[in-house]
Amino acid sequence: MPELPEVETVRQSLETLILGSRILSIHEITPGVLLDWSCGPAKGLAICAIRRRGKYLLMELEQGEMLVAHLRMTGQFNYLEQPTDPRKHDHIRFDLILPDGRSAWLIFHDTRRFGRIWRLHESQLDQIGGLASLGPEPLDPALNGTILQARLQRRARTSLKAALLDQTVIAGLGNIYADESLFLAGLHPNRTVGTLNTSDTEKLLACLRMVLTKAVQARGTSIKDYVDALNVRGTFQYQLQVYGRGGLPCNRCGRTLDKLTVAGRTTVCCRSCQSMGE
DNA sequence: AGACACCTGTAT
DNA sequence: ATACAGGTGTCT
Repeated sequence: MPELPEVETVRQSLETLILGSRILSIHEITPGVLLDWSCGPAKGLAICAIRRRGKYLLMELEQGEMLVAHLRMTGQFNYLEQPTDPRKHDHIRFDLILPDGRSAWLIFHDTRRFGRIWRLHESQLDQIGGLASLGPEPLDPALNGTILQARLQRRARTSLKAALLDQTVIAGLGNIYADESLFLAGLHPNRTVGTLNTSDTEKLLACLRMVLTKAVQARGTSIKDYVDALNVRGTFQYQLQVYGRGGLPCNRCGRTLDKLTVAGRTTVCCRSCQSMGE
């Protein structure tokens, strides 16, 4: 489910709701979802910062303690001010004391149970392999076409789609935003990375940033499950150009959009608007 | 690079 | 009954 814009939206909603709160207790409803690697306390510690890196959410607590979450396909955080009976697929409950003294619950809910939460000390962050090996943030101003070109060319023989989905090349893209960005850039998902020159890569980076920025502004794409911490859906699904539109007419040229499998994922593109190069 | 595994729900 | 879904870790 969640890619960079959805995780960023969850981050923003959590920041508004629980920044500065103290963790009273953590309840493990379903075993195995919370990986507790820390030797230190969590009880009583305040949440000092809520950050995002790629599709990971990082909550910094006092004393260098942390909570890191990956929502994978169907994970959600639900913020509740009133105690409620546990629902199906509620896996972890964080009991919080808000800065004003009121209490609240933060529940990690995940239908498919692919999501994970780690409790660890900041010194252990490099033990989360997927986090340690992330490529650059697409919206980081320090990233430029030259850097992205170099990173992409480590995968010169693969498809553009596979390279964009590879979190070690660039962080945060998933199936929706890879397809949307390639459409905007006019590049075919099956095109070989090695055929891109620096100016192609600069255009691709600009398109990635355009799509991601608009999606963050729309508070993400809600196809089915995705909601923020207050159960609010995003609206970027109304701006999608290709994702989920296989067999429908291209919004740019009118030709029927192709539905392919690329890098093991359903991929939608326009053979007229997206160039294979040569 | 590709296949499969991990899960459950929904659509066909 | 089968296929598929916004992700990624591990094994060929």
